[in-house]
Amino acid sequence: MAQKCENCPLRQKPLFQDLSPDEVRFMQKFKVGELVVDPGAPILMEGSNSPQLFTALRGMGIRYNTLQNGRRQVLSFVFPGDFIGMQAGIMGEMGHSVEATTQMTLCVFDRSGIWNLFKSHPERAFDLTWLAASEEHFLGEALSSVGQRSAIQAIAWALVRVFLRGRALGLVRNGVMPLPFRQQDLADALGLSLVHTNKTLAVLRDRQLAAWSDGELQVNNLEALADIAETDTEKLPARPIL
Amino acid sequence: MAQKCENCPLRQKPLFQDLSPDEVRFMQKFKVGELVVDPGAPILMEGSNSPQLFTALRGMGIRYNTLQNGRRQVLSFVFPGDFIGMQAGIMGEMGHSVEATTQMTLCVFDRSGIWNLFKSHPERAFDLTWLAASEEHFLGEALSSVGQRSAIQAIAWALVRVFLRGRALGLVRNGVMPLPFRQQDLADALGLSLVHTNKTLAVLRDRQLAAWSDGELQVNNLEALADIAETDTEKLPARPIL
DNA sequence: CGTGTCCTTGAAGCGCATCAATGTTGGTGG
DNA sequence: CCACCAACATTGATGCGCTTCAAGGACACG
Repeated sequence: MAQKCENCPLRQKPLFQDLSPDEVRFMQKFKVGELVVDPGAPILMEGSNSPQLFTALRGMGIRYNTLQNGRRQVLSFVFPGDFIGMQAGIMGEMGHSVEATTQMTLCVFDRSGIWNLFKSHPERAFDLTWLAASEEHFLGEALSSVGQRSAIQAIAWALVRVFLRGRALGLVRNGVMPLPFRQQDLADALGLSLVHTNKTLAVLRDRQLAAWSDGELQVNNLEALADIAETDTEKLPARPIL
Repeated sequence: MAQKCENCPLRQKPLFQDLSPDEVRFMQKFKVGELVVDPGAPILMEGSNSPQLFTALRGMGIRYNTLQNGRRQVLSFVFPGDFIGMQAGIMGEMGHSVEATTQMTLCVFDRSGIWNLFKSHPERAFDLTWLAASEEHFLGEALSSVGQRSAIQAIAWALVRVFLRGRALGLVRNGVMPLPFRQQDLADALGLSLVHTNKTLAVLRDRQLAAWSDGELQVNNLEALADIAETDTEKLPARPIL
């Protein structure tokens, strides 16, 4: 039973921009179905030219690159509302893979509808470009973290980012939000070893700043965490949703 | 004396896609002038909401982030044909700064014309999105380099990237192309110290793979360089030009 | 010529990776 | 119900790739 765009639960969250009734109708027509995938399932593979694009409706996942030597770079964590498959939709080939971490529900769009979107709904095309520019912005920040921050700074930065996103999505209750990833995922996102990631998380826990275990992240002192990371805690800008 | 889009020297390079006569006319209307900046001049600053967007017509520059602790992450080198100011144009605020390294000539566009582009020229809007997705792709690769490659692999990767781009732009003559950056710039791009970058470049020079000095990059053995980097040397896809 | 910028080289030390082993939990089958 | 196993978290020990510190060389420029 597919979710009607009209009643999409995501659009009510403060993180997302409003849509006009006409835009909602268009998205409903653009949406060809819904897909539920299990934890660990691949959603898109690097190099693939998928005919389908997605928006994460429920659940979380990761985007990652695999190098020839077998090492893995996690590019970002996928949260509800994230658009998946931009590169396939626009350039015809994914530059990274996407995999479900939890069970996920995905809105499915037809890649061939993209061009129609540009032709007949320029405001939606603009939103799509906004998302691409936003991803570029985020990857620039991530690159700065991996390149210039120490391990403890990088981990603090990542936890702040994740927490702000979780808060904007209404996932935080009493300073706790679900974060169903492995320490290895975070290590691969920051270019650190699993061992050092583990020890650094322990430091943050000992300092009573943030504790992440059993798939739950608890942030006790967001400002102190942001101070370590030398980043800010500004409210995230409202983003469009596809 | 501004360059007419009709005679734009960039479009003739193999790297760039063709434009229809109508598209050329539109771009000419969109273009409000030309700007020449000196080496070291700032073009856009992080956080700025510039009313102007640019395409690099001649010369080279760098995009970079500055962190609170004063360290700098170079996100990419700017080559002729690169679009500058995507984030300001789409999201209203730059996520990084852009600075000229050599003297540069920039085509200037009016930010307020962007919306008109989406409304009346969907194929140009698509091209803009293509560029954004392409940047995202590149930053993902860069992140993988900084996060997962050793110093010599990362430097080899960067030199291969730069060389492929230079070749597609017709800048390579006898295996040599201009690369007017400092070693510090490359170090900041890869999250390495200047000293180690210098020593690693010396290794590549000693092995007769690539030599970079006096603003010129000579690549003697592209394949061997790519082997070290564990990357490929595929021809770059033709990109749109704004 | 003095000063600034960039490149180069040597030496010392640390933040991190790697290796190794053990603990914990949940699932599975006999 | 317990033995077993797989996946993940944890902790200690060792060492290396890198950073940092320091000094000097090669230009270019006023």
